[in-house]
Amino acid sequence: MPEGHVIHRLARDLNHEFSGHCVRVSSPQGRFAESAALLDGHMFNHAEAHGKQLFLHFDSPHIVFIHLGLIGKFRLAPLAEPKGIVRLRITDGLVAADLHGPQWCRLITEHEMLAAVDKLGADPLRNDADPEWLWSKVSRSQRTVASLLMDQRLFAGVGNIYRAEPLFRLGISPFTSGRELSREQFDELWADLADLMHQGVTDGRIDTVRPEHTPEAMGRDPRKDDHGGEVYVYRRAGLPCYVCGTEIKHQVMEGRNLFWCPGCQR
DNA sequence: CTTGCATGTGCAT
DNA sequence: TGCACCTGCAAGT
Repeated sequence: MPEGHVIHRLARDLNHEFSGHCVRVSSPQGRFAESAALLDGHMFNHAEAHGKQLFLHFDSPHIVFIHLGLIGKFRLAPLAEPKGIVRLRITDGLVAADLHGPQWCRLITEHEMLAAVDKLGADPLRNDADPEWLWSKVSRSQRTVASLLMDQRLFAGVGNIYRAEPLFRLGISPFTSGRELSREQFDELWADLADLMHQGVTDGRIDTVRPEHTPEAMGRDPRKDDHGGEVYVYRRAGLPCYVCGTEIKHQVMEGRNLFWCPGCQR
């Protein structure tokens, strides 16, 4: 269930556990066995996230390139027998990181990594992101902002929740085109993405509801649809907006369900 | 038990 | 535009 915050959190956790240590690398499932053998016993140097992509550096020219996709999981837990189908396992003897169902897991070179990163846009979770470059692209586009937000060549790491929630929080219609977006709106959007995604890395869940709209503040029940946090519009189609009471709408855009409040986002 | 859906992407049509 | 990938969870039977 990974947007960029999950990948950055993973990189942080992997570094904390393995960085500077020799590790065992294996593929219990077998599909990554030959590659794992090339790294087995090597020192784990560091992990790094760019958008939704995860790169693992060892004391080796081979870099592990992982993308979890929609259903992939990469979990750290005390060393035990693998549960289910494990494509890749990294362990220091105390903790095992097990990779399940990834979209991609393969070895690449430094050169290939640079090429992969070069295709990505600005990642709100990275210090080296360039919002000026992003503004130059967005402000010239006729595509809707909700479409632009899902484009990894522009906004790296943003997924379906992080496109819907900041637009709601800023009162921006998802159908606003890039060139219609004001510089002020773009700056607010970039800042809100960075704030929410950094919070997501810290918390391990996505919470976007402001203090004045929390269940406690408004005397309503916490939502039942548990995808990890409290949100305004994501997966709330047909339900009343917490702020204005208008029914939340949804429609498919860029192949994914877009959610918004027609009352708050004009 | 079965079915459907999900925070994603690439490829075939 | 649709589907394949492939896992986990919740809801329905």
